[in-house]
Amino acid sequence: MNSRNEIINAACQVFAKLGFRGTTTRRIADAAGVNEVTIFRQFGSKEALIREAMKMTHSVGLAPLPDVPSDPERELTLWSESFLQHLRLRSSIIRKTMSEMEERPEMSEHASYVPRQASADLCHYLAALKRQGKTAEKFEPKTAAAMLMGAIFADAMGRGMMPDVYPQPEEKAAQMYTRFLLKALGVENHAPRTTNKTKRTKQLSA
Amino acid sequence: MNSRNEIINAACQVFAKLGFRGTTTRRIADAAGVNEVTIFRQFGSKEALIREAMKMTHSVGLAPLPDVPSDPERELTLWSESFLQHLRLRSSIIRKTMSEMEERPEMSEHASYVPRQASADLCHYLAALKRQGKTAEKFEPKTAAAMLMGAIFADAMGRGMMPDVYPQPEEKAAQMYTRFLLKALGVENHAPRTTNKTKRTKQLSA
DNA sequence: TGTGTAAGTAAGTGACTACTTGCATTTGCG
DNA sequence: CGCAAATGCAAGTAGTCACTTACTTACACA
Repeated sequence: MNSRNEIINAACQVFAKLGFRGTTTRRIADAAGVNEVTIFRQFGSKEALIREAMKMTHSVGLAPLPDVPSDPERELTLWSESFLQHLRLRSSIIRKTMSEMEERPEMSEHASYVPRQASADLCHYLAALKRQGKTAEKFEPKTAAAMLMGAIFADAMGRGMMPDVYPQPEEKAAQMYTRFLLKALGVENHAPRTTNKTKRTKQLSA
Repeated sequence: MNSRNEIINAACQVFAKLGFRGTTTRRIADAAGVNEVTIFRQFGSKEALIREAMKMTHSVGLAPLPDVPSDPERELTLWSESFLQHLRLRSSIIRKTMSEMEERPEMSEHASYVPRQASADLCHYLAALKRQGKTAEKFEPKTAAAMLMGAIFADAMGRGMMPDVYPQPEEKAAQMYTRFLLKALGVENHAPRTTNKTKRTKQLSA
């Protein structure tokens, strides 16, 4: 049963580098330190193995956003940073998945889980912010969320290829996008009455 | 000499659908209505043909942005719409190119031409806007440009997979992103004194 | 000690891959 | 017409692909 996990991990790594067609059972077996025949005995086919592997890699949780906003700049910045980091760590496999989706639509189901969740969370938070009356400008949460997430997504996908196009330094990018968003919403950027010191922003992973 | 172009076009179409490894010389020949051998006589190798094809598809121009801003909302909306349309029309091939870039870095040279140009144009325009004193807020042109372009890019790449995550209706998306940007810059959204009627926003294609 | 299960080994199958060769046919042009 | 370049056609080469079969080895447990 250990070889099973080794094979799945190896499949993920090879897939992230070479995509579906480049991921041969031979390469997976080598990467897993396992005989090629074992793959077919365990999973039946390459297709089934990749399906299994995709199920695993795309099922992770995100940093949470509080239900009731208290320090928007701080909370949104932390969330943006964790989202950006999540995408950066997985940029290779995300690129491959987006590329294969048209040919293998069943992949999109798992692949879209994280961004869907992120969008829902962010929209919910922004709507709460609006309801609180903390925003000076009128805005549509969905558009605002699409702007912030789009900027973060594009940064994660594109900075490696064109570093000069994205804001510097890299580590402050999430913060800069967040501040930009808040400016558009008309949220004043000073912290609120500081009653809460440490906020829980643990990373979930399932 | 006509078959040469047919082969290049076919190669682009097949590549956009199936990526490098899925683009077999057999499939290209079929799509071009040409014998497989002709491909090798014309281009020498599949590798060389794809290189040639990528050179073609990625060398297009964008809608221009005026050097001196006059009606920011109108001008930026038109630009955003044309940029979004450009990305949408090429979303398949862009996905494939992004996916193959790590394995074939020479592709990124051509692929990054359009977004680099777009970013430079937009930054230049936003800087001019700032210099004109039309913006109420302080901002970094590069960050602002990354936000708008990121939102547009993510829309073009992701709306097909998750339509409910992006603002509706689809045709107004570019406008909404643009308005959001202008709000963050503190640009008041009414048109200026209307001295100029028709603005030149022709599509260049080289 | 015997038995079942997971794994390795070796060999092979048929389909597909990029690419080549040799020869017949078409096409454009002076 | 006559010639040459471009193309089609048929066949073949060497390699890789996913996947199978038949057999052996290693280990757990009773």
